[in-house]
Amino acid sequence: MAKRKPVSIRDVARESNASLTTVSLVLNKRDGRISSATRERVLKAVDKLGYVPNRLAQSLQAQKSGFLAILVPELRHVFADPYFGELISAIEEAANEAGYKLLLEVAHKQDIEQKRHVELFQRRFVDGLLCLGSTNRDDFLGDFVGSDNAVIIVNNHLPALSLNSVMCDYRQAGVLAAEHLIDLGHKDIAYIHGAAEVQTASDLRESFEARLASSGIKMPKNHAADGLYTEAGGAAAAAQLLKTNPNITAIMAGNDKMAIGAIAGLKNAGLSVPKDVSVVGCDDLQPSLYSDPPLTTIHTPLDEVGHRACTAVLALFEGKQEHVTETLPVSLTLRNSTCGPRKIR
Amino acid sequence: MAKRKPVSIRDVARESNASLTTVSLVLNKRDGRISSATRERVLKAVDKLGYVPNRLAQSLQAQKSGFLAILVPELRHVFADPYFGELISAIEEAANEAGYKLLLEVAHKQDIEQKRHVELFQRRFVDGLLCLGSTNRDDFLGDFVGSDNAVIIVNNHLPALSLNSVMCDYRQAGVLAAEHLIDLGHKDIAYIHGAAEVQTASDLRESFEARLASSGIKMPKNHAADGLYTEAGGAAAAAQLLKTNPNITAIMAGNDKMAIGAIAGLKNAGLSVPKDVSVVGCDDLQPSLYSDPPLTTIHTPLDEVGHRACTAVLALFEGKQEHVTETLPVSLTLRNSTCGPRKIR
DNA sequence: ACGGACAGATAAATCCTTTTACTTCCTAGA
DNA sequence: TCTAGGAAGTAAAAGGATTTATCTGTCCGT
Repeated sequence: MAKRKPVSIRDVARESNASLTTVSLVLNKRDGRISSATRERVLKAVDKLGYVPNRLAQSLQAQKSGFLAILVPELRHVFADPYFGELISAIEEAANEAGYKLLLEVAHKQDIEQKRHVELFQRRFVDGLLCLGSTNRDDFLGDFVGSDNAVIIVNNHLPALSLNSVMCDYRQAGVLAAEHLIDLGHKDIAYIHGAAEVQTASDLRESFEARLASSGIKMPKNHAADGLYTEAGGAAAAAQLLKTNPNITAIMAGNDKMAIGAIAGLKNAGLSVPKDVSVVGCDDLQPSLYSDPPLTTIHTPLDEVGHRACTAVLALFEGKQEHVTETLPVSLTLRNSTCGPRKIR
Repeated sequence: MAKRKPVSIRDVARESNASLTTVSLVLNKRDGRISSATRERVLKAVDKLGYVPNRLAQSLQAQKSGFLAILVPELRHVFADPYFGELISAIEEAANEAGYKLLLEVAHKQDIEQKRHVELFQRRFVDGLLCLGSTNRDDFLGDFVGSDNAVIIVNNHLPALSLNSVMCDYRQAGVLAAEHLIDLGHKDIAYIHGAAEVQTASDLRESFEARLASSGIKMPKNHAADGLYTEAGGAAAAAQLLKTNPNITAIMAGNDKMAIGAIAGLKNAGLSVPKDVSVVGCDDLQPSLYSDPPLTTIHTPLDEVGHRACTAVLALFEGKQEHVTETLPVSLTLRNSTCGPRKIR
């Protein structure tokens, strides 16, 4: 149990009667000019002592840490949310392939006030930063505009700031959802939205309403309710919408969580989904498969978003790219929470 | 956009006409012997140049990185699993409070074969390691036994290895679940288990069966099926159990995921939950609240497990503690997936 | 016998910070 | 006048690795 002190390159040099330089060259395979006899000696010593280079020292010297940070908003149990989880999983895969490690960073209010996020770079903590769940109110992101830090907004974009981003096409998502409901024959449609300060949430809603409008379907103000991005919020919103507008035959929700909540709310009110009211979600996360009924939803390729975002942030860091804005297409996943409208009266 | 090179303590020293030592002392508040005039000069320079100490250099010198690693198994979308997510959220909170950062580490086969997990310590990457989702087959964990590395098994324990651990009392969980079903009057009970190589899964099952047995209820071999720790597996297992034993009136599942899958499987077979068959889960994660019906389950205090595990691993690192084995009590969360047995025949 | 070329190896600088062990310079006491 | 001791500050080492520039020595050609 004794804290035995770690082996350094110095020890290897001593053990093998070579210089630090020689050992380093051998270990980094830049040993074109090292005789194979010396190489052997060095390697034997490395093996005998169980030497492994100190990563901190390497990073210090190389001026790069090999870390990428993932910044997530400060929400209760944020990592338990499959939306973030799926993105993180995808990012991890890509990072691992590229030999990078992932650092978790939660945007605690304090940290942001003290500009800790900028320090991440200044202090050489990380080589790049991936921002998940950003909102238009996160003005600390402005600190990165025009800086040479490798920062990317994942699955969102901030119109006010010119920042790099990789995201799904939420405008297309709105159109697809709207067309699906139109095709089924719905005319009385309600909307449960997430936070307005999330740009993609606005994109989704706007394009959804626009597409309905272009087919002559209007959505009055009271056909929309805030679902707070949670199941409970979705349930409450559904209940409220139902009370105000008993005639609605379909509900579109800004994400799967709210859609699942809405289904619970509707059932609670004695209605059947989809017979009485159809429900469409957005994201196509795992839970939508096991909701009852399984959720018809817009599939957003989060896996690919995560992968590309990670690749992009590395490209930025390495200076291979100056600016990134990618938008990936989405699709409709048909399950059982939608059908034609019930006959009213 | 130009890569302006970072400010170092040297620049501050030059700017303020002081020595490196002086600057360092001022910044670390060890400035008992520095005149306030000098202090002011230094601070002004720090401010003017926007100096922030390089974390890598600090870590190198302090011989501690300030990082803790979270090791998770290599499963598809592992971070999207609320079980891991909830633990990670809890650990993050505790780590943040203690001023530590979290590093994500996936136990890729390759890495394990190459003993990369040990390197995490040798290379001074991390000060401590928290292992989630470990199994009895993870014999690489043996490399940590008797080492002075701060390692902790989170919400599990490995009887073959004497490693530190913090976990829930899964034996108690089994007893509580069994007693609940016994109290309701069930006699024909089936079990959907997770992987046998997860020790807590075995604990749960053994204690569940033992408690049933002590009330004279036997569970024949064919009353148990493997749910693969997934919803799909749970659904398949339920279907199979039903086919072999049409008389079962209750199913206990090793975790919520499989329970939710089982409910889907039962509904699929035309049965109603809980009227025809009661279902009990284990974990009490978010989805169990929004399943239909909401799931009766064993509440495991994962939040507290995460917190304590993090605190413990820090105590180990700082040498304040030599060994840790904590077991936290669980409780029954009553929802609507259980009721008395239906009348058979 | 001598200059050039090349192989093999290394000293020293660098990355940045903290800390130990001095060095100065004063002042107060004897 | 001299000295002990405190105040203010600093040089240098340590922490561990990489890389540049340099140095030896050998061999070849002339």
